Amino acid sequence: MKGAAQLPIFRSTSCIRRFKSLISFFPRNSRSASVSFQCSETVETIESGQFNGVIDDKDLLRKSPNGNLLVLDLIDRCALQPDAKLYFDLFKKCTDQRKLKEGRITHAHFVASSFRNYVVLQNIAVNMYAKCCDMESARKLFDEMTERDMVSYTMLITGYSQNSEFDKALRLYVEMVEMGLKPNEFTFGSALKSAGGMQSDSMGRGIHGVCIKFGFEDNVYVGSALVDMYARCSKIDEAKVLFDQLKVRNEVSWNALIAAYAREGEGPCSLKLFVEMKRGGFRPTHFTYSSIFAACASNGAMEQGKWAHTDMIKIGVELVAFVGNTLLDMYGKGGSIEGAKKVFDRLVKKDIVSWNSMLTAYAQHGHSQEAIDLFEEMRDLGLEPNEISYLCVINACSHTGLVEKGLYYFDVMNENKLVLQITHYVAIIDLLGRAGELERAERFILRMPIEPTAAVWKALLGACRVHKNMLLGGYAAERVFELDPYESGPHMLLSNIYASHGRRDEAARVRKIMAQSGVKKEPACSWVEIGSSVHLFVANDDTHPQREKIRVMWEKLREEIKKMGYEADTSHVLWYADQREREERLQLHSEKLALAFALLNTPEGGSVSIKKNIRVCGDCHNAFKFVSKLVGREIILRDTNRFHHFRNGSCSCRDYW
DNA sequence: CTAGGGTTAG
Repeated sequence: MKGAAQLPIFRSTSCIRRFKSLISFFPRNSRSASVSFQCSETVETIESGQFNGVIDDKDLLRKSPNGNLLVLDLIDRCALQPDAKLYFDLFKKCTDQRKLKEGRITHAHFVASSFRNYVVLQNIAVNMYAKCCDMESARKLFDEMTERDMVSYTMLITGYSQNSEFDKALRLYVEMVEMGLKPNEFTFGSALKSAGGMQSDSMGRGIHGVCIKFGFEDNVYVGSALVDMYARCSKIDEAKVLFDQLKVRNEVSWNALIAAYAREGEGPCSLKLFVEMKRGGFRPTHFTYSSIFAACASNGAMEQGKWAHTDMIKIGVELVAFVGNTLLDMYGKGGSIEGAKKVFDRLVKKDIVSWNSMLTAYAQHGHSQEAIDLFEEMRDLGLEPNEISYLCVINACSHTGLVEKGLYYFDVMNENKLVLQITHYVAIIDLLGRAGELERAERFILRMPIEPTAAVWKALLGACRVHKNMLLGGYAAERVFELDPYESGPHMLLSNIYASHGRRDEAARVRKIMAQSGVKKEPACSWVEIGSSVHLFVANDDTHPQREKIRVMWEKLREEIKKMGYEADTSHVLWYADQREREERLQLHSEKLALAFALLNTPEGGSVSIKKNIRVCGDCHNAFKFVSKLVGREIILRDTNRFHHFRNGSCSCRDYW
């Protein structure tokens, strides 16, 4: 490197050091002086444009004014011979930084070089395209290779699996095995991921067999991938057996199983494994906590969720978006909008999902204005709201009857070249329908540019029920039956509408059709979390150990709220001709039982939290308002649609839901 | 040169 010091462009010793990567591209036996002379001239020319005189590793992808890569430009203009390491470094850098354009430039240069037939470099190029999500180029390059080794196949298989093209990945895997190439742990990892992605357990089992045959069954990577594969193929018990038999486990193996239980709604299993994982000396990661929070959110297990949150802080896992978003969602779904906001504000870095999750939380809690403000803040910050953001803000408007505002956002979205999906139309029907603008909603459906689905008519039907419109409701219900005959919801809604008009004969007829067609109604239930256990109630429940106390409690409450003006609204009970019996049935709705239970088993004065798997009935909603005033406690009720915060005789939804 | 696990909406 003696000649390097003579280079005019090397202005300081630190520059010399940083230029080493470039210098190393010079042919070993070239005379430094002449090379450097030519080179400096070129560089100075470039320098007058943009170049500040430094190329080091982090500047490797620096562009020259003509749009090419500076390093390659220098080499061309100086007629230098680059070595293989340059292409290696460039491809790798493009891969790491997902720079497709720069990768293409490098590839073009590489093809013209004397290394163009080096399999290793070709493999790296395939990988570069795959990581940059350009599978077509990766494939093309792969097909053009005169010689392909096991790594070439693995790179492409991995590329397909990471780009969710599982069928192509598997086909290539089969081809590779049939050709007699021996897969390694990398190949098996990606092939298994693909089998899991396609939920093809037959394929997965086949790969599993080949893993054993080639002796990879004890590899941690392969083992974790196997656990994940079986879990995704709905063979979670087999996944567990396999996990238990693993010779070597790491965090990923644990995470795969914890996540699987969380997906299946087996929250308690996730938590149990989480505890075992820690006891076994494994450090939980973002992935682990993310799964745990998701499990707690869907189970309504807030106490455990909070405990896990504390634990995460103790362990020192940073609140990055991926885990933070799930945590935010958990607080939102668990009824704590304050908790959700706190997480949102503390996120180290927010991504689009963070914003959308916060919007969702506001919408679910009926905080429309906050949702709108947040959405506007997002736009002010120059963040591009996506389809889901719009859906969230429209839903938020819908929850408090901000009809025009919601329609405004629908139009804005249309103008912003975002694709209006069917869910957006449903949201608008919901918006109009809840506000009682049924005809407008119907007209909106008829003018839709895409074919209305069952969900669209269902939204209208729901609105017809709330606003007791039998004629339009009947029409909407017919459309739903046509499009989605196996769902119980519309039948129930329709019979409810008939019943609320006193047409019990019609209501009974719908019930009969339902029974004949084998449509099953999911039983309504409510649940309450006390400490770490969840207590579930269904209507007319007489199985709970405290059933007598609960019944007595509710009778007491009922007497008191009657004095305050509560009157049973029996239009929600359908099948009992006798008025008195109808009233009694109503008193045994699952949410009322859950409320009585919750009041009995939680500290005086504190708030109680109840969750329900369908929307709250009108009578219960009314009764809850009275009870909140009577006992002087806040009652938080989550139904499938939103949160109701009952406080001092009124509800946060302002009776709009 | 290559690998496995996680989030929002409906």
